[in-house]
Amino acid sequence: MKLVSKTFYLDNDVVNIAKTLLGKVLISSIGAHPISCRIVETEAYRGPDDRACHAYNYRQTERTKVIYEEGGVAYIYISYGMHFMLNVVTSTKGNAHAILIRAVEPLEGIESMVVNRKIQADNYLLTGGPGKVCQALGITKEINGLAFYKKDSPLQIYDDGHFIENKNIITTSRVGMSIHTAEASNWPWRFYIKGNKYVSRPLKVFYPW
DNA sequence: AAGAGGATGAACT
DNA sequence: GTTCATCCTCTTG
Repeated sequence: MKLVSKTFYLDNDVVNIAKTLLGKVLISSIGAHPISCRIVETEAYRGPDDRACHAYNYRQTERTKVIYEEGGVAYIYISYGMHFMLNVVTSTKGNAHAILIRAVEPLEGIESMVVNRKIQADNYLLTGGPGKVCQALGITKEINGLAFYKKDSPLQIYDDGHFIENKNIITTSRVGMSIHTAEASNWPWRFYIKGNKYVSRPLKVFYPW
């Protein structure tokens, strides 16, 4: 099990990194007890040409500025006023790319996740959904901007050698697109592990190979 | 200063 | 399938 290095995040192909993140291990030491889980669902967002990205057309606000940072840091924002969303920032400084972690599969610290979520379940109800992931791992805006690749970080990403073959990756359009996202609504930038019971929700599959 | 809308989740029918 | 809780962030004036 090795900590994923900073260079992994600096690549300019955010869509490919979103696929590569599937199977990686996310470890949280935010709470009293450590929690580890496997990433099973991701979505790519790419400024400036992706209308669904918060950094579309180089948009600069207080919220979006961390997306422009050098890859390997966390971008946390609040959705619907109550749910935290965890993103992995990628590419070099100035390129606003990010990957939303939509679902994870619990590995260790399951009891802590059950307590954090206030629900007993061993399926998507526990960690299948971006808001659920943050609640289960104790992620809040305090994590915003912190690096995943540092030895002392409260949120880290590891590679334990578990490789997801291309044939086991399902590709779909992204979840929650609105009318304003126009043609980007249909971009096939959501990825999940085929058959995994922690995946958030079914959606029309574009490339079922 | 105010209003609209949102990369959701839970509880419904 | 539907509704709605709940409030942050952004835009507009």
